[in-house]
Amino acid sequence: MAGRRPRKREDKSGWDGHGGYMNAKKQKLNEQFESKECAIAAVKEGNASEIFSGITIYVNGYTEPSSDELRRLMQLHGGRFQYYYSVAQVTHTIASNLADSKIRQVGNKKIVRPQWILDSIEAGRLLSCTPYQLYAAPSGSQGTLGFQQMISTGGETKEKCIAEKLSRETGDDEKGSDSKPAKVQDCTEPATSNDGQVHDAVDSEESYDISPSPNSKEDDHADWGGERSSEEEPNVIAVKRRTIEVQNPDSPKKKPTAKAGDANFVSEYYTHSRLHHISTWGTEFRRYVTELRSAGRGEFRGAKKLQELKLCGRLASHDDPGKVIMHIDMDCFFVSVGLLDRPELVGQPVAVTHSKGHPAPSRCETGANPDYERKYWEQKCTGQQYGSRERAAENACTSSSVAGEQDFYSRAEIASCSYEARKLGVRNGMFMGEARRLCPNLQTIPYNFERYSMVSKSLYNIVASFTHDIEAMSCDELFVDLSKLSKDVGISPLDIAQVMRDEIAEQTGCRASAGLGPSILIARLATRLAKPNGQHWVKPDEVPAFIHGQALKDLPGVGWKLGCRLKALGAETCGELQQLSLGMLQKECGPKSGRNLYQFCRGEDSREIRTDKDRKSVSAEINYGMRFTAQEEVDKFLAELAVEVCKRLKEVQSKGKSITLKLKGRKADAPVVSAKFMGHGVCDNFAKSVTLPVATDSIDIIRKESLNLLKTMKVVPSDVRGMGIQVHRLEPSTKAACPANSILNFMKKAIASTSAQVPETSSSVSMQPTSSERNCSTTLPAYQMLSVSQVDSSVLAELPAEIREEVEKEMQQAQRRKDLQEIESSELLQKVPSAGISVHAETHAKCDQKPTTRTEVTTELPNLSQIDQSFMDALPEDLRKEVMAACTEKVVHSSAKNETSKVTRRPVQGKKSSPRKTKSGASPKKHKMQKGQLTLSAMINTIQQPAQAVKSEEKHPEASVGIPSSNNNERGRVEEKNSALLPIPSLCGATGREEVRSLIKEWTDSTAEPVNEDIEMFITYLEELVGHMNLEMADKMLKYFYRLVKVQQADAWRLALHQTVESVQQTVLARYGYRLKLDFP
DNA sequence: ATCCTCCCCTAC
DNA sequence: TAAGGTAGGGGAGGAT
Ligand SMILES: Nc1ccn([C@H]2C[C@H](O)[C@@H](COP(=O)(O)OP(=O)(O)OP(=O)(O)O)O2)c(=O)n1
Ligand SMILES: [Mg+2]
Ligand SMILES: [Mg+2]
Repeated sequence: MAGRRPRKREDKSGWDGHGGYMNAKKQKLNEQFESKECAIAAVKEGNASEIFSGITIYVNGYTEPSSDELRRLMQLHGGRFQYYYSVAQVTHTIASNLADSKIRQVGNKKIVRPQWILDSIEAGRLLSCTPYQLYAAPSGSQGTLGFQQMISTGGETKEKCIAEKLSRETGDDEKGSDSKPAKVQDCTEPATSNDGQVHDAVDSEESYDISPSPNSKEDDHADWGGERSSEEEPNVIAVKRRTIEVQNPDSPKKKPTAKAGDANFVSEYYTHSRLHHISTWGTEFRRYVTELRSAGRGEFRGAKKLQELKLCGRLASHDDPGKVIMHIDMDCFFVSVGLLDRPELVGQPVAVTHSKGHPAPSRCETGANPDYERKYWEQKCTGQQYGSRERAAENACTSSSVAGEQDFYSRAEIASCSYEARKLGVRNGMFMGEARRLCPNLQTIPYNFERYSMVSKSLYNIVASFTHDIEAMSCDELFVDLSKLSKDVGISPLDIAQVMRDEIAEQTGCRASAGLGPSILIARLATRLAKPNGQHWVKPDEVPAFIHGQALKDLPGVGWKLGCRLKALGAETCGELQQLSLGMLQKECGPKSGRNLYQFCRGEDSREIRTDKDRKSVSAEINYGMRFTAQEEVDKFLAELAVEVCKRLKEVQSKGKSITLKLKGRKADAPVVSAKFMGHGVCDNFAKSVTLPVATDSIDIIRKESLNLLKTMKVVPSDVRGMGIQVHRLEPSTKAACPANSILNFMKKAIASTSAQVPETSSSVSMQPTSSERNCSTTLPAYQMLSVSQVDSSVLAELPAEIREEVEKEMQQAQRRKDLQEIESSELLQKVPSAGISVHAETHAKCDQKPTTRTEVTTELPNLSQIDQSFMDALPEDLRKEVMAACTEKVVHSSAKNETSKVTRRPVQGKKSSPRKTKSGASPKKHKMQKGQLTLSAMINTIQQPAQAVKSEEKHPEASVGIPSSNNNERGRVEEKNSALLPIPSLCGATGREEVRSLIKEWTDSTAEPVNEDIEMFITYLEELVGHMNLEMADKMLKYFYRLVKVQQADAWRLALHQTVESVQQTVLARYGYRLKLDFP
């Protein structure tokens, strides 16, 4: 694998007539930096040793000895230094900062602290780098880029290392129940089997084991279908559980037949799912870019290179081009990467798919009825658009070749196909069966996820070395705002694109194409024209002509559905759509979509590159291989999904307030056996959600709530075809902001549950705990009343462990009793179990009652009267005292007010924006950001971007200093004073989370050392938040500030942080009697 | 109007 | 045989 030196070929398109750069670039680039300065260094100091012979480092982020110094040292001692990360050449990545280095974590390469270099030199020999490693190298694994290993607990499933997997498999945690086989009794009566399934294969679990070769680290499937050696390893994908009973974890013969519900299944599935991978990567890159920017500064080696090239005369000067957006996208990504190992296939029609070249003995599943699905799709769409064509074709193919087993119509999807294949009509996402029909000569190659992720990282790192004005779209695609870079270096955007693309090709061996234009829209469209391996710039004045002939389907957001609607309106191209009025479009497509279409078809697009978008949800779902027979299997699988979601939440340090369970159920008239092997077939979708009184990332709560939801959705186990759990309404988890026994937490929840005067309105949500029927409150001991009716799981989670256990036990019993009493309502969805939680059933849209005062509840202390006595009784002595004290105090505070038992009155405080980050630029309502009045805000206006090292030389004397002006300060004080009086704490007028965040970021980005007044202002703001009981916001902002300061050079920032934390802590202490628990020093 | 929830749609 | 995930945009329709 090593090597893979870029095969360079002459680029054909692109670079039209741009100076001799192309020809010269080869010899230039690398040497440019290396040789030159290296030579100088060498001359000066001579070669000192060969300590680092064979070592090639890549420096990532800020390091103590600077990157330049490290380069010098390496060269001095026989090592090599790479400006860009190159999978093939770099042996060690040097970094001192974890955040910065995460994305560069590639394969097994090590990430080592710079001290390793220094110490080795000092020792006069190459020391082991192990002690200097920032953290252990990741082990491949499904889906993750290996960003944050530190977060994932070691035990986490992800490893793909087969050995580990195997060993784990036997004694896996929570699923130790592998032994549960017993229940197999049901033996799926044939009846079920009727439903077609694969059953014939009764005990022969053989059915379909996937067998990825155990050792092949990669994705291996290099050969599966062919001969799956029976002994292989346990990778049967979806199984019939009958096999279960037989196998024991240790019984050799057994292939653990992972069934969709077996510990392995989820992990096994994900490691093979391309969609899971690309989706996960996309999310991680988005996050990476965000962090890149918040970390600010960087060396921008790529930009430096541009300047070098310009100085050398290889690149011509170019005037400020105005706004220029570039869209870069790798050419047939998976295929390109896959071909690195298969050069002999270059030039041929190639596809990446799980399907093997030839389908072994296709044993057609009995019971399968492809026609059903075909008809379904046919009538669902009028045809046109790929999806439907595919189905139609499939049909033709299938029926015509019923007999010929070799004509087996494979429904394995093609992730990516080469351009040669595309010429024949093959497309990404197409079934292999159809593709083979179009292109009998189609060559297939296996997936290699690890490799894709390495190339993706290189792609991002290369682009990031030029600028951080990036918006990540996916693992193979991103937008870059070249406006500033082009202007700063005085080089044409097209030249910059070419240099970047060359670098990409050089470093990864894969080609990328680029589209440039005055907007995101045009850039993206231009890329289509540029592909493959080219680039195209649509200048502003060319837009009208360019857009005119574009197919509407190519516009972002126009997929199959919208495309059909527009077609019905008589428009298929942008030019045609321009004939329609704005009103008409909005009437047909909705206000937003209508407006977008109206503008897009005219080539107008005002969107800017965005990097600051906060993630809104975290989810995990699987809609493949799901075949169950017993309810317990379904439950068990759901529990595993809960673990998965929980893990993902923790990885990004988030908690969510709302949980949605998604179910796919076989459509009533759909055949039991899907056309696609183990596919979900035609389904009905169900979803149901609960809103928790407080955000959580607890597995116990998520699992429990999910199971509760599942109970209310009656779908026959054997008809379940897909399940998923989504957590939304996220907030940062801020580890510990609230210690386990925090009174505040207690209170929030306690009141939430107690006061949950659930207005159980309508039908669907019958949850009323109060209802006599479902709860036995009358007969239970006092504290048991906490159960079902008055306590929700999140409250529980916050209880002291011992108490919690008791309570849980009681709750379970109560639940059981309740369940017994519950009558099956014929409806799919009906009630909900716990109080304080609202549930919505899709079908019943009317649920109603949204938890009344959710928000308030979480931020206020209850009155004593609101707390159930039994709850208090259950508390440990000391806590009870605290609670009482706290409540009493509060009563005093609010005594003046009429305090009803309601919780509503809380101060206005800025909180309102917190729960909902709803955007809608249409709400300029409240507080206008009054920037420009304070030092801080003044800076914002003055300094646009974090100073980029790069541009320093050329133009840009652009100041990057904070400039406090007395004048501003005065006004600032006034403003500040006002805000103190106002109910909503604000920082320079900013109150929303994002506003404040960006303000803080601008502050740290643009100022080398903070000014006291600013620090004070910030502290005041935080203290006001505390005063308003908005600890969450205060905590959040503190944490954010910490992250920004962490990457600052000046100690003054660290000091500021310390000062801020101390002040705020004092305030919190004084007010609440404890300190915030922050996860940083 | 504007918000909110519950979906569907889209994209890679 | 096959690995049909996942996050965000936004429309529909009820609540405010
Ligand atoms: N239906 C799809 C579409 C894409 N992908 C994966 C494989 C692709 O290689 C990668 C990138 O998607 P692109 O849309 O960028 O397609 P390609 O890179 O393959 O081709 P192109 O040259 O058109 O960009 O995402 C996939 O698995 N399934
Ligand atoms: Mg691509
Ligand atoms: Mg792409």
